[in-house]
Amino acid sequence: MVRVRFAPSPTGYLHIGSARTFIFNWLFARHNGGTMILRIDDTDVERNTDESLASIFEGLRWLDLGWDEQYRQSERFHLYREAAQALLEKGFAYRDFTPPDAKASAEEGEGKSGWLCHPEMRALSREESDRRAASGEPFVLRFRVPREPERTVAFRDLVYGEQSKSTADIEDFALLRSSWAPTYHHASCVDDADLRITHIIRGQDHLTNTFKHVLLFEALGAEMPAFAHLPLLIAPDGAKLSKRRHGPVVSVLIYRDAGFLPHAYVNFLCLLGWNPKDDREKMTREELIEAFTLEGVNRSNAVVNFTEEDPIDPKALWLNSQHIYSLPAEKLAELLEPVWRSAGYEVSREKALRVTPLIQERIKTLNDAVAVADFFFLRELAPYDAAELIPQKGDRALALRVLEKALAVLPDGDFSHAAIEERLRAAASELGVKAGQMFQPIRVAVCGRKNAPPLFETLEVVGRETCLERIARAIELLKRES
RNA sequence: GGCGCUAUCGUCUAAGGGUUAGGACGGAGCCCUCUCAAGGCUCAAAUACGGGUUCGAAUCCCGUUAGCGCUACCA
Repeated sequence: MVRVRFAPSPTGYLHIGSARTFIFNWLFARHNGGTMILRIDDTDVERNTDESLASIFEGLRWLDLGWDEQYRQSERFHLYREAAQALLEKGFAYRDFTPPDAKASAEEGEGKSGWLCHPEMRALSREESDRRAASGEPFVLRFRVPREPERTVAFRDLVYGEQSKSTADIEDFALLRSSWAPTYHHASCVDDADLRITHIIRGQDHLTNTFKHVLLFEALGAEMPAFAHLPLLIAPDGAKLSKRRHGPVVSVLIYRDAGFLPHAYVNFLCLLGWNPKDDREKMTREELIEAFTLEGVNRSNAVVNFTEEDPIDPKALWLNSQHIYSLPAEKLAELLEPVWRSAGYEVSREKALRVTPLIQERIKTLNDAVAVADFFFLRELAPYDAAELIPQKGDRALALRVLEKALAVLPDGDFSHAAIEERLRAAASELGVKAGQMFQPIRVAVCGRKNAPPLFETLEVVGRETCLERIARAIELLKRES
């Protein structure tokens, strides 16, 4: 039974790279019929904030993937202490009484020689160690990395292949701080063992930490999980994505706020560092689950393409438009309604349903619908330049003739788009003007701009009364300007 | 500094000894067309560098360079 976990620590919002790690874990679990676990790694009391925790949940909820079990490390401290105690008993760990500032200065003095361990502390007898601890002297508990004989720690990463490192290059890392709070390494391994995690899928920044974890799992007597490290997501400047350097673009929430479909965003993130081994790009959630394997994960870091002017990756935008396009119109309308409403438009269910098909292939984000569809909802058109009313290769007089003809021909008869087209085309040939010259002034009069959805469908949805009003107003405008 | 990882068009990537090095986004152009979009077609655009191994290297090996990661009582 596959069990995987996503283990964020609440020290910031949900980072785009973390989101991808979550998604890959989730996909792996679903593909294998396994269990997805969310574990909040909040062992660093100093840096954790409730605000950050809330924002991580907000991001995760928006992704709309879900998880099966949930844990919080701050509620499991007893586990880490018990494990630490056992490690100490068995000689896998030792107390280091060196004060924190003394260590720093020692390192400076000795250059690089002091980083591995403190031989005196490692060699402290159990009796003296116990005595000093009992007397209340603060210490950190360190893992006793096997030194003599020096040996090689090895594991096979499911993405990066065989990995090995000499214990001579692994330092005696801390397990417990002087506050008795566990460090990341300790809490993480104890939990992974306790929760029977079968596959640890996480960022490549943990690849070298894994040697320590292998040692810890062995000492804990735990079954060794499989490891799979993921290439990192980096900024266009090649640096690690950070809030400090790159601003809020590293948060998943800006994609939500920009009007992304969560499915499209998930799709985009999947294509960063993974591919289905065929040419598919736009994939549904089901297709992703079906196609996802660790073999498809590659090894080099991927750039999230954004600029200072535009925080959204162009490929993400394109994928979003593809997902919007393949949504059933009723579903899209449902999503668009609140967007329009919050822009201050008066929108009924029925109106939303009629407008949506006209703009569906013209929006890349949900938010685009505000600007693209304004004239369907606004009673009064935003002011526009009268010159826009004048068609290509035409003049003001032609525009006036066209609009007056439209005003004559539109009030009677069927107002369906087919009937409108028929009448307008007939009117154009009567006038002896090209169809385009006929349609353009009407489009601008009704929509307030040159670029809009197909004219006849648009007129139909806008409605006869409003169309006539707007055309009349355009005529006034033209006359006033001349 | 030490240790580890990585290197194909601007970006995401395919090809894992034999291909005119393929696709996608973005860019340019053309077609379609009532405008815009969508769609179709075309073009420009890459194997970091140097050595090996081999009949043959983007692919395997070594070195160089560059980038990233770890080297905390952060995670």
